[in-house]
Amino acid sequence: MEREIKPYVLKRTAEELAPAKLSRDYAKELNPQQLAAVTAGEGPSLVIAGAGSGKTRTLVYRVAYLIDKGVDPASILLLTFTRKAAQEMLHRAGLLIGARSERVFGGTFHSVANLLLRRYGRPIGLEPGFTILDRSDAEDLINLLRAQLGMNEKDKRFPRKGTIAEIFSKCENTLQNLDDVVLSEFAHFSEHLEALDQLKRAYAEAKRQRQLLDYDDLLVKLRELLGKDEGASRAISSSFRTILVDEYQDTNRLQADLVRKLAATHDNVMAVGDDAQSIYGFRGATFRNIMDFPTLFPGARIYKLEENYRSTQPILNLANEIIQGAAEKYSKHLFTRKLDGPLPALIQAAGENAQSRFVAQKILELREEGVPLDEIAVLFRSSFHSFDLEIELSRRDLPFVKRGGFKFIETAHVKDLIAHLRVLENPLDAVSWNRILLLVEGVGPKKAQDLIASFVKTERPDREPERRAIDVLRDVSGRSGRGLKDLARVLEEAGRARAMTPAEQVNEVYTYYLPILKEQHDDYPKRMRDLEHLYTMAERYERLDDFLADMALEPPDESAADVEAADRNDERLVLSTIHSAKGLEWQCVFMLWVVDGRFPSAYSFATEEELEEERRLFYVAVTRAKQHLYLTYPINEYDKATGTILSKPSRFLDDVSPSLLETWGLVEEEGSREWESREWD
DNA sequence: CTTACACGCTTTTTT
DNA sequence: AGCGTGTAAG
Repeated sequence: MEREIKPYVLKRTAEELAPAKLSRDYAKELNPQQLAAVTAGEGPSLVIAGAGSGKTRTLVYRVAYLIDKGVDPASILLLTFTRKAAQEMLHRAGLLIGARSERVFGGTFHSVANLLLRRYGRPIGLEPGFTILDRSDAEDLINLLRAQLGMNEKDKRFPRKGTIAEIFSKCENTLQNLDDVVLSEFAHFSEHLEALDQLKRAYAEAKRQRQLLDYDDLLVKLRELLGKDEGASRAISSSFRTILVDEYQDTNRLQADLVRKLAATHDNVMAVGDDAQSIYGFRGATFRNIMDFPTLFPGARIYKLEENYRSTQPILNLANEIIQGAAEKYSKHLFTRKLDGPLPALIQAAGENAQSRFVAQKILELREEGVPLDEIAVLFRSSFHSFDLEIELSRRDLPFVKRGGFKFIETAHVKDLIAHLRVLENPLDAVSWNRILLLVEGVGPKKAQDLIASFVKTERPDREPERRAIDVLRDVSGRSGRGLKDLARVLEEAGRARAMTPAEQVNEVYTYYLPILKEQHDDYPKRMRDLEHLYTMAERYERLDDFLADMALEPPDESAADVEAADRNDERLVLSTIHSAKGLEWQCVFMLWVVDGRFPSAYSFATEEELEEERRLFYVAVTRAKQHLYLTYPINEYDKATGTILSKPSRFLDDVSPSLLETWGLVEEEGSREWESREWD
């Protein structure tokens, strides 16, 4: 018998009934330009935010404002350049309006694509357990295929694996076909166009069969999903009814297209960026995206943030002068109320080591004067530019962290251990199989390929490829038989119990891998600590696939030693590539190697576009400083790459008025310092 | 036919 | 330090 349903009305609280009453006084806490952007209405908008103009603050307040106005936090998508940036912004929004901000969906393009594809990817042939290839994995796979296709003849210079990966990646990120990319940017390899085309197809096919996605695929497949599968597309686009994109100047055409498609049903997009800070052209980003935003989203309103809260006027003067020379930009006039401050200094050093000694000594002085070490940064164009300084700092017991350059996760031993876990998660992962098989004594490239071919039958996917692999490994006799049996045993152990946590699985593999590590590396104690570090990271995860995806998408940039230092809560100086310093600021900034040929890099001399990007990079570096800025350049340094002697300051300083810089000369103290002579290093 | 190893060369920036 | 190449040994 049916029962009658009696309606009972749930009343709204007074607070809910008055959405107009906002929890904060936005007008009071923001400047008029920021306020306009924060309170912008629906529809597309573009915020041009100069360096240090409170861009992050504006985004944070925008999130808070939207939620305050009654927008469901879960319907907001915040796309940032790193996931850390997203987390920090949401944390700060939480301080403004409370825990509601936690439900905002935030992350990088890649991490968001990863999550969406694992959830909705089946219609386009993706299993939720797919594996993400990082750059070097992708290169390894390309190399395997190149060998299989017999493209390693020595007579004609065929591009290296890294170059091939770069070419393929550029095609995807700039939405161009192979011919165009090769002919315009790699013309010297045009004779290999046909082979490259064949290789590209083989690469795509291998990835498809084995459920492997490289970084670009994450974006490409999401785009494909949004285009092909109407159900998923509608579900996704309508669940994110408001989209915020940070660092828009560093998105590429593929990402712009994704934003366009994600916003297809509502057009509620706010993009924030600064064309003058576009520094990722080498991976397909184009500041054109900012220029073209109003075309892509007709009716877009443009907001500008021009008051700089970070730097003193003398530093801004230099920055403005440098960007003045840029060929194309949205005009904006940065100004500050911090009128007074020391002039930036330009310091000539007799050589690299003199430069290092100057920086180290000056940092000690600054510390004496009361500047905390973590308010000081040393920036440089390329990671290896700081090698000499690192030695000098260690010698003087100055603690530092280095950001950018090689990552902890990219070291061989970490990749080795991770590869074992990856075959557990995706037994079709031929790249990881290859890696772990080569570690076994008596197994070389040939044997590894034969084994993989015998247990990964891609034309007829097995129900249990993992089981089958283990059986094959057990059956091998001869030199490698013993090692392969050991491998089979550990994979079975670590793969058997679903109850096992990722940390326990790491530990299982670690026990097996330890003897191999000791055999291969003399410095194994240090590497063992790294692997223990990996164990503690794994402890934070409940699922292996989450752990592996994070390791590929957001690799930790600190090694075990760095983490120990952080735990002691020591203040540390930051050494960083300029790219990794994006969005950050310090009281005091040193720039190393401000010498023509290193900065701009000699590699960029070829095209006007690349030189322009170096100029913007210079601008980014200068605008990181709040108070003090020191530009150093060593002279008489021989540059192997170009076969020239580097002595001239960066060309970007050529047109800078001398009155904007102080020039220092370094003088050696009287007396011998032979004991420090570089001969004995 | 394979694997292991030594030697010389080249090193941007990163999700 | 890592990659590709050449060579000796299994």
